[in-house]
Amino acid sequence: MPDLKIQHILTLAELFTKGARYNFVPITTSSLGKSINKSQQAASKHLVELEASGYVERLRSGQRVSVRITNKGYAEMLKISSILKSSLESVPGHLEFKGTISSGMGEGAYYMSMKGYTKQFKTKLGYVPFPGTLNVKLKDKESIEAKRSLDAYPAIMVDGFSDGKRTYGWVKCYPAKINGINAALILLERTHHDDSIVELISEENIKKATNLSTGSKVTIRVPMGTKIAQN
Amino acid sequence: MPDLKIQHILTLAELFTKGARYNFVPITTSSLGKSINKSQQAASKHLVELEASGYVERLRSGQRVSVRITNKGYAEMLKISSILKSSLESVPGHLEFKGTISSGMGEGAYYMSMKGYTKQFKTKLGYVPFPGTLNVKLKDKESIEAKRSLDAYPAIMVDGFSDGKRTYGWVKCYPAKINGINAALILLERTHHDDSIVELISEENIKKATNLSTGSKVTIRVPMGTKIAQN
DNA sequence: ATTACTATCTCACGAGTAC
DNA sequence: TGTACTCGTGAGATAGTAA
Repeated sequence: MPDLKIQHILTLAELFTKGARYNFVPITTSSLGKSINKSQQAASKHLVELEASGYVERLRSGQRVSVRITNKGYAEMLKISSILKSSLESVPGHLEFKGTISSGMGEGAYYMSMKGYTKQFKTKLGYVPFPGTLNVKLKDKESIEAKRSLDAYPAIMVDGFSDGKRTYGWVKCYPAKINGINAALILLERTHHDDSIVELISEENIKKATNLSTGSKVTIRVPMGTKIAQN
Repeated sequence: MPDLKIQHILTLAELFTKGARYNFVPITTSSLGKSINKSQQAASKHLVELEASGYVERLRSGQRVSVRITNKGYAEMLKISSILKSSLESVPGHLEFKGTISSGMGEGAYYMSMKGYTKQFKTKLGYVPFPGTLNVKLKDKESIEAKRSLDAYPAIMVDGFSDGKRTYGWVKCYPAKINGINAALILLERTHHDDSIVELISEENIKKATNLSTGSKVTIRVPMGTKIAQN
């Protein structure tokens, strides 16, 4: 049995909205054509083909034609509709980064331990992070691209501050899991890293907790809201 | 801006299920082709065209290609999906019959008043019908066809019985509204009517309640469940 | 193994038109 | 007014193939 042709989908949908599920509804091919942005001839052909394949039934009274959708037609539309729907819902809901643990948990430690930051971490993240950041070197283009698009998504904003001598930039925090451990991926206003490095903070010492060391492969997942942003 | 071509819908859907909403996912055109029941070349062309129209982005690392769906692509898919979904939900949910009141409320009265029936009407419909049936002559093919398909839908079954002398056939009742008045359309096992006549019973005297007389136009609606039956 | 070009073919669509 | 035929055009698919 030939499947429902894809170009017939909108025609069938239009018939549904016209109420043709149970009742035969009178319809002209020219109005149908307009509804689907095709010609009268195309609409006519669609109906002929849909009938031939058993997706609709037609009834003629002289010039008047009424159309009803069969159960087969209903089932087929339901199938297509749920394929689309479930594909849209199958969104994994997270951005994924793959990389390896790089160099030191050192440089960031000093800044991240400053009171101006830790106070905010406590209230906004719910914890004061372990002193030190974990640097992960992203190894593929996909992950680097993912980091770029991260910017556009809503984050927990830790504001910058001044200690009188100098100012410290803001920190965007994205709750994340790294190899299953809760953490936060952070984007810094002032960073000395290039796009291929991401930094993470966590309540615990991630290296110890996961038994990982420099060079180990890690996967970071940042759950996404249903928000639309980016490009 | 050119709308999403319908032949690209399934390709996009496939990309969604592969998780390409947020992340760039690696994919080969031949596997994609298989998934959409098209050739490798067709899949390749789809990706090229989808990218050109801004529905996806691609990332190449040598031969490896990764694909991500843009917000524009997501929005477009959402649009299509909801068009289909809402068209399926716009089912009016009733079979409609148009016709005129015909001849007598007489013939049926005797049978419908028999205890073997009235007892069942009371328990199954919740009332004992006014003695007499209302006959409606269906005037268009659509309504006659609707009557035929009614058979396939679930009904309230009033069983036949015997009074010792003879047997009386079953009666299928379909709760209905006739010009807004609650009634039941009935199909009789043994009827002397042709397909163009439907009979109705009601707790009240329909003619009086609606101020209708022989020849008046009426509209009967029989609400449908979400059941699939018929052809 | 890939992607994606060119050529070819098929078929969806619209124009014209019969009824 | 209608529907739906034939026919020409071009979009979309596949085959073959280069890189």
